[in-house]
Amino acid sequence: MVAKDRQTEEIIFEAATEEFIHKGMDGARMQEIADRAGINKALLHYYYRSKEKLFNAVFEKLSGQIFKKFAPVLDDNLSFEEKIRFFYREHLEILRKNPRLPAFILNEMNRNPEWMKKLILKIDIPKVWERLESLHKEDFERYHITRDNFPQLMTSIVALSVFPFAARGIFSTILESMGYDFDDYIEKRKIYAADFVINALR
Amino acid sequence: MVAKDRQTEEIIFEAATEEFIHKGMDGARMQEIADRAGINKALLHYYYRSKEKLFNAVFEKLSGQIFKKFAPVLDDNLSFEEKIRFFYREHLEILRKNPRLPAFILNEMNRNPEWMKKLILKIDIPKVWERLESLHKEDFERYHITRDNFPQLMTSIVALSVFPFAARGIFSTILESMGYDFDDYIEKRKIYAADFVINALR
DNA sequence: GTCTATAGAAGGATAGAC
DNA sequence: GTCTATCCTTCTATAGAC
Repeated sequence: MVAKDRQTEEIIFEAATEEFIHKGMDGARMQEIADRAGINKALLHYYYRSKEKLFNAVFEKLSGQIFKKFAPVLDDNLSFEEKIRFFYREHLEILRKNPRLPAFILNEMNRNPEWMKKLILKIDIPKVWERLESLHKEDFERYHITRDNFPQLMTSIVALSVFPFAARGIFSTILESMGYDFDDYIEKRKIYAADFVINALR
Repeated sequence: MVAKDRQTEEIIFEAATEEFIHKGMDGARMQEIADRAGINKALLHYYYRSKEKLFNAVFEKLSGQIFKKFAPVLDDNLSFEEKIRFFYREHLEILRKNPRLPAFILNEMNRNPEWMKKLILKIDIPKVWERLESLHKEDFERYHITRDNFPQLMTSIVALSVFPFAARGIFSTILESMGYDFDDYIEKRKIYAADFVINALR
């Protein structure tokens, strides 16, 4: 029965992920999760004691997913330009496959700021700056990237890939009204955003 | 008593705005709105028949606020560069005064896509493109702005100002861990973002 | 482990007095 | 117009049979 247990737990987890990502913690309903999973409410509580705990499990998994993908940027021995191109290619692709992730994360972080603070502070941000600065000393000098304007640059880079998904409801409507398609737009954006940033820097 | 009525209705509206902007439609509580307004729940229903209607009133007002400010960009006889600088100066200032607005709007649009679609489609987007294209023919040629990459550019411009607020919970934590302040960051961003875009274009 | 049935709490809405 | 009291629905959570 161990195999069965595992399976049910996973089915519940996936159903919960769907529901939470669509409706958020406040809008999600245990009944709906049970329906999606093809079981009944009581079983949800058997595996995860409460809605809160179930939500936490889902959130932990999803938020991990989004941050994990930033790591290669610190390691690979690519030039700074190549890293920017690499970032948009990979990151936009992940988001294309999980288009609701950004809106979900931003939502829930808004709902529970304290809780998120802990998550962010696991990363030693000043260390990240030092590491990048030493890795790309010449590039940073050439592009006038300093400790002071580093946050401006980083938030700009992230904004260009994440925001279209956070505002997908608006943007895809606008794109369609001009006769374009959101997925095409994202595909082209892998190049456009990289060029945009690199041009902006020089 | 007319003056009193008006006053109460406004007090309720403001209390509701606070509550909805913090918790969203799903998370907001009528009791909490009543408490904030210093009245009781029954009175909420007297003025606004339901939570739904009260929310709609608030949302209509707030969403209007955000879109209204895009208008001058079409009219003023500034150069394209000047418009970009103007946009970031004005728009970031509005957002600085209403930092929760972006997250709120994005949230609720995610919750009710249909409803938002109607709002967006009031704007004749292809007309906006035509208008800007004819206003800035030489600039658009010089900067290689075409109908096809126009959405890429526009979404990028908006992303750079709106996203820091949408992700404020994350960004302000990161900034603080480096010893910087969110409001300073926004103040500098009025210039940084404008330079960023203008450099990116040429 | 999984189900049915139901407890128990919360929250939106309304009746009716003043 | 404003309040108190209460209804009614919805939702989370648990008890208990199988």
